Amino acid sequence: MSASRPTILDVASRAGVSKSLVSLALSGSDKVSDASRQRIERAAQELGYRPNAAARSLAAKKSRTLGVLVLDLYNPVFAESLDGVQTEVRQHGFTTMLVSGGDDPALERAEIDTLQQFQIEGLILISHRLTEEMLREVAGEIPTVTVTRDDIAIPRMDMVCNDDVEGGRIAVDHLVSLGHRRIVCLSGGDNPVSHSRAQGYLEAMAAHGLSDHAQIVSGGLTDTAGYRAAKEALELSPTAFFVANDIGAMGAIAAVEEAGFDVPGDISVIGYDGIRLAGLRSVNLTTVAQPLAELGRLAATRLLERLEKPARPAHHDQVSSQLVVRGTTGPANPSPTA
Amino acid sequence: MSASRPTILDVASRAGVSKSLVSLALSGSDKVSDASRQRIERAAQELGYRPNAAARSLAAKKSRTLGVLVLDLYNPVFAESLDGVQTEVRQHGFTTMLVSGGDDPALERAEIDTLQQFQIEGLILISHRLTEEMLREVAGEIPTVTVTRDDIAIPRMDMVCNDDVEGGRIAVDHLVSLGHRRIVCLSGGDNPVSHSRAQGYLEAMAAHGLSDHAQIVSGGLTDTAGYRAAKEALELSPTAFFVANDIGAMGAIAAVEEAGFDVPGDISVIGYDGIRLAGLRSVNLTTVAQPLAELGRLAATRLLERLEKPARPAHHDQVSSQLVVRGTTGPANPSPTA
DNA sequence: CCCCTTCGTTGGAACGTTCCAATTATTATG
DNA sequence: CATAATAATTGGAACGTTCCAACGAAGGGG
Repeated sequence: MSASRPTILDVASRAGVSKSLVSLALSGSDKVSDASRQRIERAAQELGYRPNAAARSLAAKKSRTLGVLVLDLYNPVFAESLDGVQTEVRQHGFTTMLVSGGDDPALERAEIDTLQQFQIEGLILISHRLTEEMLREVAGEIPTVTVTRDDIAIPRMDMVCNDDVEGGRIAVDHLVSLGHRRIVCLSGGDNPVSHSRAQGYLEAMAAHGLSDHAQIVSGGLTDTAGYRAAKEALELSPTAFFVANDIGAMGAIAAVEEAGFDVPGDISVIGYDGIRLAGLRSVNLTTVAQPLAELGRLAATRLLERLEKPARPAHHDQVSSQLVVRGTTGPANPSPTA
Repeated sequence: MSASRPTILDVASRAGVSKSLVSLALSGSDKVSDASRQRIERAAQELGYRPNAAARSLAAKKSRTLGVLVLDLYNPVFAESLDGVQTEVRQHGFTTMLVSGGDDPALERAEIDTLQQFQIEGLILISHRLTEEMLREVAGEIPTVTVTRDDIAIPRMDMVCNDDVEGGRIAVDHLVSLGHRRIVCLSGGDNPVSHSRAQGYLEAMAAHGLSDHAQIVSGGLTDTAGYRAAKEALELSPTAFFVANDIGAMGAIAAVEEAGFDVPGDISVIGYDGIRLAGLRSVNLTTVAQPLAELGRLAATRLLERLEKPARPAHHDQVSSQLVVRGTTGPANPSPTA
């Protein structure tokens, strides 16, 4: 029934030229006469011709395809960066193949393997759980850029990160400017990102002469972790919480309100990441917003640059976050417990 | 420096056999002696051989790859279905290529084009904005399954949907069982999904003899749309809102609280979709939950079945939603305005 | 001991493209 | 008008795999 898809030969014969000329014309070469070009384009159009990417990639020895691994598609942080990657990549005529590793190192490695089978020319890791060994192996075989993680440096591997230390300082500065002193940091647990944010917190507290009040309660990056950490931290009678991420901050708010306090009347809460969700009316969370799409865009740029100059030294970009004041932070209440 | 990637010929010569035997062995044929198989596997291992998917797809005339288009990656509804798709597809040895159309029909069409260049064998549309004409064209060229939209039926195209009418009834039944009568539906606007949900609302209101109280306020599927619609609907002095989706419900809650009412003390709010977000402690939204991952899994199953039997008649699956009671619905307050 | 079958293995064609060197058509130059 | 230069076009090799028909080597039956 449906004859199989038309090939370049079908287009060639319909246009009355050779396959080579069709190839030339469709790739936009300038050494094709206007007359031929038009006939070829019409023939292709009429046949509904679509070049076979597999054949192209095989013959040209390049796939014009980049691989993207995201740690977890549910996480809005990654989804938003992904968008930045795709816009930039598309503009340069590349295609992107997306996989997600579902938080499992072995699966992540397997997914990267699949990407490699498709002859991707470069790889963007929007966070990952690979072991250092795996990462070295991958980065050794293929130009790689990591986004959001900068704990493992590898010679030719570019990294694009948010300046989490600065972000921590921004959060504290904001709270201090509102008169808060007893600011507790609800950290995201044992990972490089959370460490840096806590580090920024400590530095800023010191800078404001509040080292005595600096307290870090370790939690995690989930709603529940934020809730538990906040519950524990309430015993320290704080006037404000700096939480390591937005989702955790939402959990923390639930704990604060459940304990009978008002946010921000009694206790202010500031999050980190700037996911869209935080901007919803009923959430309305003050946060330190990473430029997520920009992070992705920059990663794509760096990768494309590296494809041009494979040997250049690694770039380590750090982009700044921006304070977004919404409804969960306010002037310090001297005695919130009252 | 790094010699280019090893090919099947490198493996063959290292194992001392022909390329054909390597191909056979690696594809798991049973007509390869154990001795040869072992030598081949070791050689492949040692060389770090990875088959070239482009060459394979070209030679075998099948790509073992399915395309997935999601309307919008930010939308948690789609991300969760996607997960179901991927798990199922992977189990059958297929790879998936993901694209998103960013809510623009022309871009969507272009992305599908890209997928076709990669010789995908089938296509899953997790919602879409294609025109009927575009959809017919695509579905005519390649086995296609749509998820979440069932307004356009095409002979060989399978569809997997939530039963939105039933879902609307479930929401109303729940509210009525709590004593609510003045239940207003904040509809998601002019799209098939929202229509069905509103339809279910009307049917259930009628079934409970509440047709006189049935009122639909048309909004949209965003936070802001829910907020506006709720604001308008408050004039109808309702005791409960059924909102067409979870995000909209969050907007509605903001409007209700802003007007000085308590949720659920004065007014109950129920959403639709069952996104993870709704389960966050500080959101805690009662909702009609679609089995999102199941939807995706089923779509993948149907597609794989069709690849086996291309000519079989179209399957139209409807899966049931489930009520998830959380904190935004409660007993009716006879005079919420008081 | 020869022939037939079975098993394991092989070389070559094919897949649809790109790229290059070679060829032909066209225009410019003296 | 001949020739050189340039523009346009072409055929064939190559890319790395799968698939198929065909091969040699064992093994079994007569």
